Amino acid sequence: MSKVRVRFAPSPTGSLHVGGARTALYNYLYAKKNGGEFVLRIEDTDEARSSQESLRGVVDDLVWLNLLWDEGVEPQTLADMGPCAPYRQSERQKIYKEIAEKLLNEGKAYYCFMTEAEIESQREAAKAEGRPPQINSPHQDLSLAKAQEKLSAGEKAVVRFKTKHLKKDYIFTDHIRGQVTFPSDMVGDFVLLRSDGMPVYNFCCVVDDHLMRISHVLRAEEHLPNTLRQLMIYEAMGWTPPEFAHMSLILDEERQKLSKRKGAVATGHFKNEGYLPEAILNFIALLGWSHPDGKEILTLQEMINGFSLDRLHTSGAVFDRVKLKWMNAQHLRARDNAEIWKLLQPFLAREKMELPMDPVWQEKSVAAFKTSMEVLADGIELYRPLNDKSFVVLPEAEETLAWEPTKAVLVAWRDLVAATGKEYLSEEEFLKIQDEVKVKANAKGKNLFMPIRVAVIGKPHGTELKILVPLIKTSSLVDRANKVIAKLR
RNA sequence: GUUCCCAUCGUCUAGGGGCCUAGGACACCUCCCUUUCACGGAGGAUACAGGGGUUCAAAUCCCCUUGGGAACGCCA
Repeated sequence: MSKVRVRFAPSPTGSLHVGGARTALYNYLYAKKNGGEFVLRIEDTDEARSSQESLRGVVDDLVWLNLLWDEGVEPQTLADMGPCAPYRQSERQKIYKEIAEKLLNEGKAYYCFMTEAEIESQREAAKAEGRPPQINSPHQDLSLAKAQEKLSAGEKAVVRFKTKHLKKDYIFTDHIRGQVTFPSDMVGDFVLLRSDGMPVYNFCCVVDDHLMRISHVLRAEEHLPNTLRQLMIYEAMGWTPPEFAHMSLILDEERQKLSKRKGAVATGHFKNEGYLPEAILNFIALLGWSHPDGKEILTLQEMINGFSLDRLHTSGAVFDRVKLKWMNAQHLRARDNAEIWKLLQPFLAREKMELPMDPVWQEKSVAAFKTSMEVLADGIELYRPLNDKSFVVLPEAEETLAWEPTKAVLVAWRDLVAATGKEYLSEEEFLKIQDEVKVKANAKGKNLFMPIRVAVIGKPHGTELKILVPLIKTSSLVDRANKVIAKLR
């Protein structure tokens, strides 16, 4: 058994989306589990849609996810890295051309001069008759010499693979689906090289998988029908095909293939919302795979240890954003407070909050808020009350302010806080003051707590006061109380 | 239309002939904790698409039906 070599082969035509991320993850897990190598190949043969910016984005997303590859493009410079370079298909044209010529010379492929209009009318005719929309090229038996004449006369042609003579079933064993059978007439003569000489996916995929010695092709189910074409090319070239495993699709709420058109599915979107890479990885791993021990919250290493192809599911999985959020909360709690504080910064910066620089205060605040945060962006609303500039009395506080004992509570609260002369109150000091307010203002229960909360955060519901108060300077607490008292006419 | 793939709670899944009156997780409901909101804890409701076989025994194997999905590009 040769060495395990797998690849993730994105086309840089947009940002990495969660489906691609999962394909990358499974390939990565399989490689790591089996001591193999993980190759990143760039499928950028569609010049119109591919861009350097997209490549940059895809690479950055993979790095962010911590799915690092052994060969491909170097993450920083995007320069080639590894023995099978180049890894960008756009730079491998010579290779594809040579192989196409070999097939041409052996009569296994031919130049096809059909125009777009001719192709279109054949397709429509086929559709009208209920046949699969395959094309039947009038040039399939044109001699190579004749074709070359036309070419040198300036005519444009694609290179098509000849399928008519391959009358048999193609059978292969898929590691996830078992034996899969395709009749050869399922496909028509397909294009290998475009008229501008650029290769087409099914062709360069085979050439590169072979040349890069890929042992296992793990890809999404949408490629299952492509396997037939690819098998035909392997056969024509006399190459041994790799092992295949086609994994189920990720579906949207309508049970359709998850697509950019419906909601945000880009990895970068989740990053911006404050999802942790390990949570994304954990969540997508469980979309079509399960850990042998049934464990759900997993580290990357645990996923590697428990990974095997036979635990991959055959049917599609709906992407449940609610569960993803829950999972993110779980991973968030597993992080250090200091770490979370750091991660929170870009989010708090969006709101230009001015919060204390003291690391002790910072970690204390994270400890206080950790369990009420599902995504980092939740930190914005959590920290807002701690930021003096954004203290406002919200409309939802109206009812509390109208209560009869409220004024006495607020005044007692303000005076007792001011009297301490401390910079910050400890939890114990706060509780003591609270008891004193209770006596002084003769208020208890929500008549006591809600007015104080309004005087602290501007609304009657929120985080526990004993957690919040020690995070706010007493001078600020007094200011805030005064603002609320002023509203009482 | 044609071909291929798929089918367990609303969702992700466990299960691979007897351990299944089907287990876990998210969500939902109830209660407890909490003088708020959350967190946490304890319970609850909810699924083997339908029909035929095979078998002493079927969620599990086979067939059909139905339903869903994907692919049929000079996209990948």
